[in-house]
Amino acid sequence: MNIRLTLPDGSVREVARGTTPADVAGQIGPGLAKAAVAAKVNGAVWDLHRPLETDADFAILTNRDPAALDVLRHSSAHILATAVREIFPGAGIGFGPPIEDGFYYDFDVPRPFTPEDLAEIEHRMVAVAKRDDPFVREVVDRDTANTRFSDDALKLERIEELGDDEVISVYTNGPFTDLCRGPHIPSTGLVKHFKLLHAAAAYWRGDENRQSLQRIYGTAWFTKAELEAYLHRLEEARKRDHRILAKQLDLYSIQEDVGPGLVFWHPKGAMVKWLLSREVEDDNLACGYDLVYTPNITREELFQISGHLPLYEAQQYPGMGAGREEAEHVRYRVKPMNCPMHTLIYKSKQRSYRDLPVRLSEVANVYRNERSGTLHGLLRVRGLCMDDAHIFCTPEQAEDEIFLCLDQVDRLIRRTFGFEMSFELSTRPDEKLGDDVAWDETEAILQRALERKEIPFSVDQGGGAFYGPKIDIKFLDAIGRAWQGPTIQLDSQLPERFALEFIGADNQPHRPIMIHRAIYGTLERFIGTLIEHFAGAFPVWLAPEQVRVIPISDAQAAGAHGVAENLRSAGLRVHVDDRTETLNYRIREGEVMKVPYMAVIGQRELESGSVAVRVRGTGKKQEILPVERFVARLVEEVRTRALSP
RNA sequence: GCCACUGUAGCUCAGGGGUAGAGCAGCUCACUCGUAAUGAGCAGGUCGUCAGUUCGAAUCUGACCAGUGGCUCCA
Repeated sequence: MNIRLTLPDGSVREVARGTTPADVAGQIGPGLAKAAVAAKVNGAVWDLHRPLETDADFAILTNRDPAALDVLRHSSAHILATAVREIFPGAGIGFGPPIEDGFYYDFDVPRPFTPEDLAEIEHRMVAVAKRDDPFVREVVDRDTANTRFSDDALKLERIEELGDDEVISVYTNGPFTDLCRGPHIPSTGLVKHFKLLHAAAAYWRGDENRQSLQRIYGTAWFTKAELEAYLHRLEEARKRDHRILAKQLDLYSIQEDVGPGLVFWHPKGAMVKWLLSREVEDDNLACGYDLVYTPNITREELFQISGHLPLYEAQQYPGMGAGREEAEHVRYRVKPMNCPMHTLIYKSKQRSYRDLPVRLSEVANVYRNERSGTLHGLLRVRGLCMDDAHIFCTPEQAEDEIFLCLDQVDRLIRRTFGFEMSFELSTRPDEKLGDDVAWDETEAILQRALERKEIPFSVDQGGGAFYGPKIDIKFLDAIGRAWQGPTIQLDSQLPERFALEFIGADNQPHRPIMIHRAIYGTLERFIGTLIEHFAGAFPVWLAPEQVRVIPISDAQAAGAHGVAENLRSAGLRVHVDDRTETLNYRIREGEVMKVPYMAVIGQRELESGSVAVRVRGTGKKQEILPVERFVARLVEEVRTRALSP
């Protein structure tokens, strides 16, 4: 009996039932057969040696196909497990999936893996791969599966969970058999270019109440060039680490005496933070926002009303005693967010529909008691500064307001920094306030705004905040990493909980809707990402020190200070390095500190009223410019927020 | 919060049961220099904190604190 396969080019090929994708590839051509890694059958990835049973849409996957890379990595994980089992007999095996850029496998072993273990395991993996054992798929019944994995509690638990209608498949390569859905590469020999990266603990099933397993991470690629490019990318990322760069550039510190996750902004980092704050505040004012300032602590009742405390108490700092004159039971909390505060400003007087939208913005510090293990440089902190704003408007106005928020994002993130962005609509979570009707409406508003702005977006089902759906925006940095950026959230719950009202044209009270929105998110995280994005070399407008003026010798020192004064009065941030160090020494330090411009002044420049301009990172290609032209050029670069140098 | 690893001078790091070392940075002196480190000298540390073992602890043990990599979490 024959079956009909529809190939990607639309042609139909008739083959005998039970033919394998490998056979089909061979029929099509020897080149394809050689390059084949897996097949796609009716949209699902299949093993090359799994017999075809029915008519299907059919495609051969080669090493150029991203889906094939997942198969390779999945098989690499099995090879890893094979090697671990050979070196550590009896090691329990958890899960071993492909992940972005690589794979991991979780093991239940008596002691954690050492770096030496990893080297040995990697070595053994090479041997396992070289044996070129085929990956053999078998479908088994539940009893057989239980017998096969009788000595492996983790696998038995997994088998237990499989539904009765699910196919139980196992894959064997040489001595190693694993319960696995597949698919896999035809044989282990295809895994040639891989590297184990590190070992870390991970909970079984990701549940912190369950046992801890030892996870080994690795990466695998089809070609040596791809592997090397990836390792190079890791190295690049390491060199851009904001924690290291920030120390070098003296931007911030975190002091053990004060506590983890609490940032001390040194003068240079503080300058960057101030410039960004000013940037967003200027934009806010231009967009019709008002600035407000609100208290850092509040009676905790406020967060009872808002609904945050019952849900997020663990992440708030504990309550503080009341003031001496007040009753014992009154407790205060440091604020973890600003929304209830802004809500109270809205509520401080009666609002007319003519007043709406009311847009309140505040660059404000808030404190969240993040779990200690999650803290990471500037990217995850406990004391954070948000460029926060809340818009109170009618439900009819909400779509336009969201639209304007998206405009701000476009201006302040994409246009100013050149970041590419991706948008995600997050919908109602399980733990939520409010009924489904309200959620239907608010989700629809966000969706319409995105569609009207013609922004492509993905949907994160259940990813919304407990009080409303949101648009999360990620941006890509210079080396292609995605970062969590702006967030725009719609909220009909807080207006409800605080009983917010406006008087409508009908002279009746109505409930406004509320938009929470942050463009940079937190200044800490945003600056952390900017440091990594620019590798510490900020654009001129954002550089804490924009120009370093360097007289060649003492004879030009006074002249250098004169030039610096000139630059300074044009609003530029200037420093004169007239130390009695060699010119080379001072130039080097300017480069290391990533100052965008150095203006070197020798006798020739002094006499001609010019400077020798050295642009950061461009080495010896200096340019001699009259001082006025140099000033004009910098002022223009600052004004236009030029990205280079 | 959990698991593992790490903590020595301002920074990067070596050392290691008999009371501490390098390079850079800092200070002093000399050099006054044409685009990425001039030379010499000086100074600098309760070896994360607190206990324990020991004649003796920076070194061994434990607890705690902090950092790192993950897990988990992220209004």
